[in-house]
Amino acid sequence: MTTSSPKRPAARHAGKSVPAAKSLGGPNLREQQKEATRAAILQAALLIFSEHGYNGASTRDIAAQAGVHHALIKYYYQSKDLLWRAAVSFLFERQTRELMLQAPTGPMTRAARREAARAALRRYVLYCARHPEHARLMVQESVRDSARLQWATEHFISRASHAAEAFVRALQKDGLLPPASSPALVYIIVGAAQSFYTLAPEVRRVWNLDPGDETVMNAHIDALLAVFIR
Amino acid sequence: MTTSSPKRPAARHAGKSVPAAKSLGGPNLREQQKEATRAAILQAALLIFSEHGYNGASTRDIAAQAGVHHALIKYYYQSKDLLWRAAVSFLFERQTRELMLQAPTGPMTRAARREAARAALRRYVLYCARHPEHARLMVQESVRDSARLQWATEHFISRASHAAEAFVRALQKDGLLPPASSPALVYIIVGAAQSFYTLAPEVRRVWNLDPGDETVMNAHIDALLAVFIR
DNA sequence: CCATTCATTATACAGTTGCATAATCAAAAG
DNA sequence: CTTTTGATTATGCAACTGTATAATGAATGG
Repeated sequence: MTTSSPKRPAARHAGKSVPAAKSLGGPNLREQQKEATRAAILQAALLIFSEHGYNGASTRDIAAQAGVHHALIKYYYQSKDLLWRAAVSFLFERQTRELMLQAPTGPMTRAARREAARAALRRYVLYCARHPEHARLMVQESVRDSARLQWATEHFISRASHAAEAFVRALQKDGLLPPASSPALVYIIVGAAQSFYTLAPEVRRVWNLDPGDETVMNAHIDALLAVFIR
Repeated sequence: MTTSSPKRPAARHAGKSVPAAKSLGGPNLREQQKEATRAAILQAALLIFSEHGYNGASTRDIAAQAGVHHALIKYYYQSKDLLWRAAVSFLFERQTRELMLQAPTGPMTRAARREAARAALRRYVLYCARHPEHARLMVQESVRDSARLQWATEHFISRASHAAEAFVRALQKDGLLPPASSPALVYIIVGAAQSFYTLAPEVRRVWNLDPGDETVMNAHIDALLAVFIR
């Protein structure tokens, strides 16, 4: 772990003084630092867990990525397992916050519902592109059964999956998706939307394309919509 | 690693005698055992690597899964890295062997080419269903850049990806796929085909469905073909 | 039958792992 | 300023890691 993090662990104590914003309505200076450290560890955990999987990630690597002493992981999150759960909770709460796919209610023409479906799918792809670590982390856990997968399923995956299925069924009722198995269609659509960004390192090596690039991303979205929303 | 393997390490030496088939045209009894051990290690490596990723898999777990002493991994494969490469080589060689998607040559009606495309896609899904460890292992390596991903790309992934792109372009020429970015379409189709089987443990928990079941699999294939080959 | 070969096992070792506890030291409170 | 609090660091430990080397013992070739 040679990558340096914006916040070095020594910097805080090495600095002559840290007056900072105390009058800024903010509470304790100490409280702010505490939350910053907590957040830095969580972000580092997202990165390392998503790239190496639970067993492949070490708490010392996560601490180094966060620019923090490894003992702070126990201090803030108690154990590697609880840190992982905090990371997963963050991912799904952010997803519902940024997506909150409300079903297109009220009276709409079929054309309007079609456009709403296209917009919803586009928004989902944008989420996958902006936060590839979400799908990366979950895929690594879902390739084998484990207590962690059970926990994630009970707390988040089931709810999200059934919401996605409701979305698929709505499209089917409008003839926008073929009348096939809806769980199968969920995995078809989600897999089609995620893989381009989850496997971005491979895409870069094989095609010399950056899925994060806006032009490339729009081409992917166009292809996806052309295939799915007929 | 508590799962017991069919071949226990002690069994071979504990047995009173192993007459076995010597006259069966087979060479040495010893040579046979050697190849059996070698193969057992490789199969165990496929399973463990695909479920835990390179860093998350331990050579001792692989040896235990194979029912073999862990020192034999060095004896047969020299190092963990070389064992991983042998596993990847096995996967891609099996894929070309079982798939070898020859382009539908010769004069064919468009309807015949459409049926050939559907058959090819069905065969690919069947491969994904029968050998989910292939996609699992590769996904775990492709979510981050590494020397291993570089090696796999240069030796196998590039070739396979460009073959898939040629397949996509052929379908586009027939109007069977929309005229969108062909690399994007490759990842859309591959992701759509793989995820249902790669994430089988999650599918079982969330939907109480077994992607390995023939009925479930046929429903998935039908959905996939309905979406892609119009 | 014996000597040899070599697949397998036993053991060792340095580096890493998650986790725990004590020491430190700056900020907060008085 | 002094004391107290608590965020951070230093250190330790047992288990595990990949890898290396020596010991073992059964099949092989004579």
